Amino acid sequence: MLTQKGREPFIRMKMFLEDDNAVHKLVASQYKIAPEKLMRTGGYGIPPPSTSKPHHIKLPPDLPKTSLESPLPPVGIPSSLGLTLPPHPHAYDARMPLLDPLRKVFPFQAGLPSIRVPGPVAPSVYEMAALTQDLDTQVITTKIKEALLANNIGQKLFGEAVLGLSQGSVSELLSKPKPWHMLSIKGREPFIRMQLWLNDPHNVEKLQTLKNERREANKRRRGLDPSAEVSSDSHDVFQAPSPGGSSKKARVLFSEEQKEALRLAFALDPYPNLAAIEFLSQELQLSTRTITNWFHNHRMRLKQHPGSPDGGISSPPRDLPNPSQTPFDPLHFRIMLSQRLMELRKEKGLPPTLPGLGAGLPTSLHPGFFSPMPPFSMANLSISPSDRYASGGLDLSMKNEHDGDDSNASFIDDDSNISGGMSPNGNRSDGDDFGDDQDRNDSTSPVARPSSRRKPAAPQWVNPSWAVGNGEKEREVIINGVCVMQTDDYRQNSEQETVLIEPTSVEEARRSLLESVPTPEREERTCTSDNEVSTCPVSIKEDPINKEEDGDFPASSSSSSSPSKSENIEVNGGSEYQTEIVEEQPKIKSETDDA
DNA sequence: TTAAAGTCAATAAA
DNA sequence: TTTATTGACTTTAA
Repeated sequence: MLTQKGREPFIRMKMFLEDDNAVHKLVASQYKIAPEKLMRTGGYGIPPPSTSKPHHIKLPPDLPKTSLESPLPPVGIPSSLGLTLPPHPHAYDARMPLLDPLRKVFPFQAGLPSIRVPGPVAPSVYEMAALTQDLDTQVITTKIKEALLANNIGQKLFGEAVLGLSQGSVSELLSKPKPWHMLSIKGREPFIRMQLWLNDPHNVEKLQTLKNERREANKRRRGLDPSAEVSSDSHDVFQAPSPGGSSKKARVLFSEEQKEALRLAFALDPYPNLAAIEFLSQELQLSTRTITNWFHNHRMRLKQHPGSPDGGISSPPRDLPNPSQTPFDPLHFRIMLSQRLMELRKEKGLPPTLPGLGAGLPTSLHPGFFSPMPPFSMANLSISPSDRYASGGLDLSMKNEHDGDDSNASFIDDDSNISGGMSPNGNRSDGDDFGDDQDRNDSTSPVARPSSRRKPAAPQWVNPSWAVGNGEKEREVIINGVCVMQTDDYRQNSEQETVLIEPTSVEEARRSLLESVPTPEREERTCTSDNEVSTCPVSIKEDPINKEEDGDFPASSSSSSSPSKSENIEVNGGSEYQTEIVEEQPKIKSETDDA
């Protein structure tokens, strides 16, 4: 009945059905994950047994029931297993948590003979993280916190045993959970583990047992060696071994002045170029590495918690210009900082003496910091002051509308896109050194170099369709008790709010500064920028995260609306879970898959 | 090469 | 003692 061409689709379907990994490849392709990555653990890297059954992802019947009965320290996969799992950053490693739910599936235990798991086996946590479309991280962490509190379980124990993370990481996760859509797959893993732990009816029991075991072990240790450290921290058998030894540089403790200076520099330019970093390094008597680390960390933390009142850019000195408008300018920086430090002194009840000109020079700052002529001489830049300020100063040109299209970008992202200032035609001027005109005016400047500042990467969307908002309605399926859901693209619902920053304080502050530093270029700059300030209020897009943290967090729907399409997947022992089959056209990269 | 993301672990704060 | 903060670091991706 069918022509050769008409048969083709059916042949393809047959091939699809016969391919044990077809569904997996499809899913991987949907998430733009290399299939070999998605197939990294959980047996997908293992050659499938000679079963011609259609694709099944098997979960252990007792996946939530973690295997406490073999409380061995986390181990890697012994080579004796003879498995050739593809190398992967998230492959089972030494940091696999003690109570990993998948230990039942992969009973890899040091020194034990390998146990070949028959047939295709459970998806790894990584895979579940990749396949889970929505989880309410806030709800999960709240539940976890309640459980830990109610049962007197510490973050340390929980982190090491359940999540495979250190106490600090657990604290961060529990107190400031990032919304699911902001997390990369790896970042989602702990939440999957938390959910699995919550699903486990014996979860607390197991941790209590573990706790007692630790206590006993400590007691024994103390008995054997009374001088030994009592804390479980030092001889923690469960502690993940530090990879590659502990050659970590000791932490630098910043002084208040240094912190303030860094915050100010960040506010002026969140993406300082090498010259700016070196300048800061000299000024603050810190290594350039430390400066870059600080900027990296600060960008990250601000992005994660833009509303936090931790004194970051979220609460910069009131008299700061919009960070997006001012490329780093040493002189500007110094003036602003001296003003800020004086303010701080005032707040602390200290005499607001201009430090450096008398008493009170911050010891953590460069001795020449407040000298009338900055050690970082503008002459070195080989540009005239007026050139520097002509466009290198406050550029209040309005943001390109296209920049605002990326509603997922954080406040910093948006700002950073134009933080080097915008050229009049709307293009970003990439002269990165201390002012946009430097490079233009002096290509031989020692600090002139091609821009390395790039647009910060968007969050690693696990499902690319979310990034554009396909408006699919809420659907939910459950994998092993983990809520697997796709909600509406709530970004569409959360309108981008615009906050108008009144320029008054900046203007006033600058005026007061200018009075104390009356230079021709300052006057010129003031004239320009003030005019613009008065007519062009700066707009800052509010980060959607803020809204979420303020309670607009997308609630996880526990209502069981049936998925539009789903595939029942057999679980070891007969129970089933469902995984969603994507409606949209997945792009299959067969070459890649085959590889 | 750079920056994002995630994490560790030292230290501070509660 | 536990939890929160944060500088340093590693891995990954662009």
